Amino acid sequence: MATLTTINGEIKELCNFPLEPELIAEIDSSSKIMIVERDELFVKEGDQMDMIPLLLKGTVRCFYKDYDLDREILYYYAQPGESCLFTYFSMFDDHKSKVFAVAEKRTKILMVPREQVMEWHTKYKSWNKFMVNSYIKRYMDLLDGLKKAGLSKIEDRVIDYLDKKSDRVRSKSIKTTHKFIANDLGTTREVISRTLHHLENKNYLIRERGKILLKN
Amino acid sequence: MATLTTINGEIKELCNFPLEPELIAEIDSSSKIMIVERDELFVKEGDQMDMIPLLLKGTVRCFYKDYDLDREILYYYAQPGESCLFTYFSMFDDHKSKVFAVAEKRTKILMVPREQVMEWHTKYKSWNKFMVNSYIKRYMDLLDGLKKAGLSKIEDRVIDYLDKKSDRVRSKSIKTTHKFIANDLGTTREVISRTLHHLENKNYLIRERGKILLKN
DNA sequence: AAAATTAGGTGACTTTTGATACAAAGTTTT
DNA sequence: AAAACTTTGTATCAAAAGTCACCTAATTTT
Repeated sequence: MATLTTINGEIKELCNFPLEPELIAEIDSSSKIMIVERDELFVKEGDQMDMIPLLLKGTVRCFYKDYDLDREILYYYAQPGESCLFTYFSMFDDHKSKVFAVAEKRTKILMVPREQVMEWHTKYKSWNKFMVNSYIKRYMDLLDGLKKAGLSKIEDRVIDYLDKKSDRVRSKSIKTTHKFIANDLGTTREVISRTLHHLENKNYLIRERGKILLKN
Repeated sequence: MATLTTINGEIKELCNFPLEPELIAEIDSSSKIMIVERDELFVKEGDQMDMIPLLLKGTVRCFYKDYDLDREILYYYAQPGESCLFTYFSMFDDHKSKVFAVAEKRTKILMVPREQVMEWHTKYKSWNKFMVNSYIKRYMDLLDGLKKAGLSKIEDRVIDYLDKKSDRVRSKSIKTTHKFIANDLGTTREVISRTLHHLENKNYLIRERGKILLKN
């Protein structure tokens, strides 16, 4: 279960440019740190969002459930220094999450009360810059995904997917299943199995049960 | 050629919630209105962006040129009350446009100096809200595009494309060519011709040279 | 240990899309 | 009006991806 601890100066990890000391003090006094374990579902669709999560360490898989198609659609993997964009968006309408969020590994999250997130925008230039940068990054990522989806064949998309995952987990050994990859890429298990087989023949990786080892 | 005129209270058209009177006064004194004619290319890749365009009337087609693939990739159609998001993004790095922008029809644009756009974020709550809403809309559109690209066949994508275009031009009669649609959807002319033929058989539209008439 | 569940393998088939090639009709330029 | 260009029609072929069916192997539960 997720645990909440108080914060003690860990905010420096938050972003790569200086934050106003006053802002840091405000974060310190108003925000909490939450630790989420691997595979823990910590935001569900419909959850009332009174705090906006900002990633300090770890990765979060953000997805949406399409009830018509009875499928999960991957939105993005949030990384340290990023906010959960969708939760942030929810502040502008009904304060309810439109997405599910699951930790890909043990993850440390800064929880900032909604009111402050809004207030700080006009109060601190650095906060505004941080949020906008976060937004730009997400937008560009999405655009990249769109281009890849439209222009590449699955083989390339699988390679791209595995490379990114390998970067996130900082390992050439990826623990996952064919079904899971298929879900993230919006295709079927058979297609992924076939593709991974080809990639093994091309000496790009080694398949094991529940695991993929990237070569190179 | 684009013309610049001074502004006189047209800012109300800008967005659907009230703006601070001080902000309106600032817009009035610092911004200019530009009229762009149909099919006019008014932002080129690499252009120095000292002013951020905000659409008042009309539509702008925003695209990027992939020199590797020698193809244009459609990013979005900007509508009244929206900023040209990519131009805005450019403020955060080298101030150069990464995109091309062409008016889809006669378009009225508010040009706001870069410095003010940044300053107003922290100065006026309504401005911040306006810009963030603009992001959200763009992001959601993109997401929609991604879902469509991944889950639908071209027939559905063509229908969606034509419906949206019809909304924008406020007419069931759409002036366009098969080649143009193919470009926007990232496919080839033949595929679009074939698809439109099917859609005509299904009584969804009527094909004419350089024109498509939507039924229903 | 037997049964059930989960992960993965693979062949055969279908659908969709893209590529190629050429024809024909409509428009614009000369 | 002839020539050149643009737009559209269409047939054929190939490749890629999704579907179906059924099988094997590993792992977990009972």
